[in-house]
Amino acid sequence: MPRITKEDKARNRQNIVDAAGRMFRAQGIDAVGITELMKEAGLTHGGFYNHFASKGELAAEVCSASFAASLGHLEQAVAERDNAASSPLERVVDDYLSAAHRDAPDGGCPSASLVIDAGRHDDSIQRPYAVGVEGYLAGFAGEFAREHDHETTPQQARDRAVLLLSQLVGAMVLARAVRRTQPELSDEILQTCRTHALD
Amino acid sequence: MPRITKEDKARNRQNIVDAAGRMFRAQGIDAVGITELMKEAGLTHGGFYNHFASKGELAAEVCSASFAASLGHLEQAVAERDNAASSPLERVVDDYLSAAHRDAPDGGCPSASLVIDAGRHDDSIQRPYAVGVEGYLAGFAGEFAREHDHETTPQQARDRAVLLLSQLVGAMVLARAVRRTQPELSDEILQTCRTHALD
DNA sequence: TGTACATCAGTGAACGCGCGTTCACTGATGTAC
DNA sequence: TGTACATCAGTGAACGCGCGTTCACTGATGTAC
Repeated sequence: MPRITKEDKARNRQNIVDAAGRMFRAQGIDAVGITELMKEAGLTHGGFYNHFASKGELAAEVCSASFAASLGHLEQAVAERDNAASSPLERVVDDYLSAAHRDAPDGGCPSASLVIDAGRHDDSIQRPYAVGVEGYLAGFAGEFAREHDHETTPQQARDRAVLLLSQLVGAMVLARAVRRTQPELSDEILQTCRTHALD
Repeated sequence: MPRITKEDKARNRQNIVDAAGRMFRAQGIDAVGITELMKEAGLTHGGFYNHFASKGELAAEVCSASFAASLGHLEQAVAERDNAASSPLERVVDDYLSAAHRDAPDGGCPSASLVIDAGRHDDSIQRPYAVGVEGYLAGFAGEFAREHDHETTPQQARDRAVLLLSQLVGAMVLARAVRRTQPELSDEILQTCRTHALD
């Protein structure tokens, strides 16, 4: 059957990145094998190395791509500022700390789903992770500065961004960690933090 | 050389649990092999199953034991209440969000170091994890109730406990995740949250 | 208390398995003329 | 535009490796008399 057109190759590569984006976030990088990953992308395992030099190289790209997609959602909320009753940050918090986000880590925020992987793997993964975190902080700080206008110094906006991201990530990983055996506790964590995250 | 005395067997078992407590928290459960674990405990791998039916059974016990030790630290801070200038919760926050705790996960809070493992493994691990989290929340809530005395309802104390634990865990996992490639960001996260966690 | 024997913790080779990665092969695509 | 050939993406068997777990063996401990 092969050889394939350039367009097909590019599409296959994108399918691998997309599948890995979902699977790495849902199961963790180490828990996903090349064989099942390629199967999910509609291919067989041997072809993996036509696209990536190693699994780690893919993981680094996936980390960047996942953050880019997530930050896109944030920017979208900001862009829709004037159309909605609640502020962008309020909507971001509500979406972030929703049961839907908890139960679908495969499409969710990589700050939460890859946070342990970033700490334990190569710098080649930790670096794009840290860049993504900075992106979130910059986005949040910008919103804090805008919402509170002249009352808030840049330093205060930055501090609030750090506090908010820590709160969101902590609540999400905890809610996921107890979801199956203590669903009420999991819900409580989300709800309490949703209510008070912007206090 | 074997057979060994009962006391030696008990000591060996404890050595395995202790070694696993350190290694699982530092590297994650899946990243630690039975062979290196037993080596760290001063034994060879074959004897593992004289003590535990499976790796998962050990992991569940280790999770409980790590929480018990960590909660002991919390209770100790509470017991020393009257001897110190700062309140127990202030001291807990300062210790929790210290660079020392970030850099030594092997002896630190399992809420943070096992949070992803709990979400991804068996219920046999998730259950003791959730119990441990409840223990932390109860301890924090008790302190909030005590510090603010009659001004705080039990529900408010509980909410504050949930917010505080989420904040602590989120800040710690994020600080660890970016520690190597962005040490200033890692320090900033700890310091900002240390300053404002009890606001 | 002393002796004879059963127990069983530790050892290390071996099991099957899945991992990341490599490789010979296929055949349609891309390209040079 | 048409033809001849080189390229190379996909396939699936195979590589070495480390994993969790099992097992036959050893010999000091624990126990029954």
